Amino acid sequence: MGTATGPVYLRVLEDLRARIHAGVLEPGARVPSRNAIITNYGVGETAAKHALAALVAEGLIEARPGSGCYVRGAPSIQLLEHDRPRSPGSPFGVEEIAMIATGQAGDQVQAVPRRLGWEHQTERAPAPARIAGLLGLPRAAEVIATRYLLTADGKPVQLATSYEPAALTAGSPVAIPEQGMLAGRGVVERMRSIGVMVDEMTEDVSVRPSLRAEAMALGLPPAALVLAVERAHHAAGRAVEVCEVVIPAGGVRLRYRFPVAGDELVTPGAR
Amino acid sequence: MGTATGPVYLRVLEDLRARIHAGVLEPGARVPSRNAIITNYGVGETAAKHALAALVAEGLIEARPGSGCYVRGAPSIQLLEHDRPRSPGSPFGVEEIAMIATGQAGDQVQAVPRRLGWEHQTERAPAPARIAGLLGLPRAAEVIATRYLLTADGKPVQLATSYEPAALTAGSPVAIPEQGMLAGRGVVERMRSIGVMVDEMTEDVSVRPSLRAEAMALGLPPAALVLAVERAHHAAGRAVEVCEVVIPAGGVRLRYRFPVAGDELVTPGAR
DNA sequence: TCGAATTTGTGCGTATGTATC
DNA sequence: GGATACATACGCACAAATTCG
Repeated sequence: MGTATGPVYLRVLEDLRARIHAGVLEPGARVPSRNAIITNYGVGETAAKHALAALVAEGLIEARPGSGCYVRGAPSIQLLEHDRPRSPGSPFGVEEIAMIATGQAGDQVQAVPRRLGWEHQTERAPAPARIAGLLGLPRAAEVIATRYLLTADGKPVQLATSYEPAALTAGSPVAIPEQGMLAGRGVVERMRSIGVMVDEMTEDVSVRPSLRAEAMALGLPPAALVLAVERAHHAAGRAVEVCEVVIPAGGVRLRYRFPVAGDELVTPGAR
Repeated sequence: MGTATGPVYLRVLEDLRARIHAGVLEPGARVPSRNAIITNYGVGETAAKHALAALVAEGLIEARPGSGCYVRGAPSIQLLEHDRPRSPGSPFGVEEIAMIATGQAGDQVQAVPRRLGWEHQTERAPAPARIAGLLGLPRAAEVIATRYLLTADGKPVQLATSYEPAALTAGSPVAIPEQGMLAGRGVVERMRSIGVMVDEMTEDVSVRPSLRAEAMALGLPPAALVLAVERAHHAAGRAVEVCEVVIPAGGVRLRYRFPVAGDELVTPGAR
């Protein structure tokens, strides 16, 4: 009856968290097992389980069945450099995930090289209802859908699907995003080459559990949390491309960078 | 035993989720209780508990002890308009959270008026270690810390703490962020008034469970997930302000908006 | 007004499957 | 093969809050 300290599992959780942040448990170190927690803290199995599950959920530790739980320190915190507007062809651009955070609790962020790669695959298909709505298309209008799987050091780190109205690019040299002269050059440049001037990009960031297929592709446990980023390119008020990006939420940092004009305060449409 | 269909709780979870998304269970409707799930789905208590906990974690339902679980529909999805760079005094700006998403699965986003408000409170104190590191200050250097609590329709929706080096603004008319001529005018403008030219702003978005104090202030269950946004204003490569923003992750969408220049591709340091 | 039923939150123990070492 | 550890599952118990007769 831990009345004074509240829920029992919170006591365990916060102690372990503190020890990780303080560096007592270094990255890669093994976290006390369930049984160890039970005996050391004098709690039941439920509390031990709950505490470990919470640490896994927040990406601080990684559970390896049959082995144990290990602190996911430095290498786990990915820093997706989100520099705009030079977005290459792949949804988030490979250069943009070239930086990995290092150091404890975000004290100092250092760049760490990683071997990056991506696969992609384009198909023409009827737009899902939600996508059609976002693109302002009639139901079941056709879109060019391109799926991306980005990897860092061979491990999948990001899933993305880009949608463009098929009618928009049909017959042009840039009908297929990752083919031709402008392959990998980004939506803005490709659209401009066919006379579509992108003037705004928006991104909506939200958190949700992964769908089964997503968890599978990303090598995550069934309902692991992901950051869902919905990116849209607009031209003259109309969305001309929509991209859904899915990133494991555990220990990831999405970085946005904004230049600030020195002499004027607001420059939204400085074109 | 449930080998063919995978984990048992997933079957319950996905069925309930589907019924909510399909609108069978409308916002405000009561979700089957633990016992109801046990009998209806023919599962054990653990699975029922697990499924409900997962739905709570993803913000789809809200659990009221002693009463039941209820669908958190449209009003739960907040859309924090994150327009830059015209950030007013309050960390995220009141105008910037003036839009609330409505409609089911994000199909169409509509503005809904809400009564907004905020409290703030400034103090001078030694910088926490992490903040000192981010600001490039020696350990325990003094900072001006301003805490904000933003509310929408009376309910807390956002927690933020802004830190500025005390030495930077000491003696100036803008030493206290929310006082004087430039109160509520934003970091960029205030800094400029004392000759500090902010040229870059960065935001790091990550997900983590709420700390106890945060959960308390935001009226959340103990370890509910939050979006942690770490905003920093830079001048000549040095951070001059750091702000930690905490937002309940359940059903929230952070919106970032980027203007795209029409004629040149990259303008990172256009100063 | 009171008390009983319901429901969630938290806790306990135990069993089985499976992956690792 | 055996020991260990996690994932999932079962069941039961109790406190606190809510609901309702």
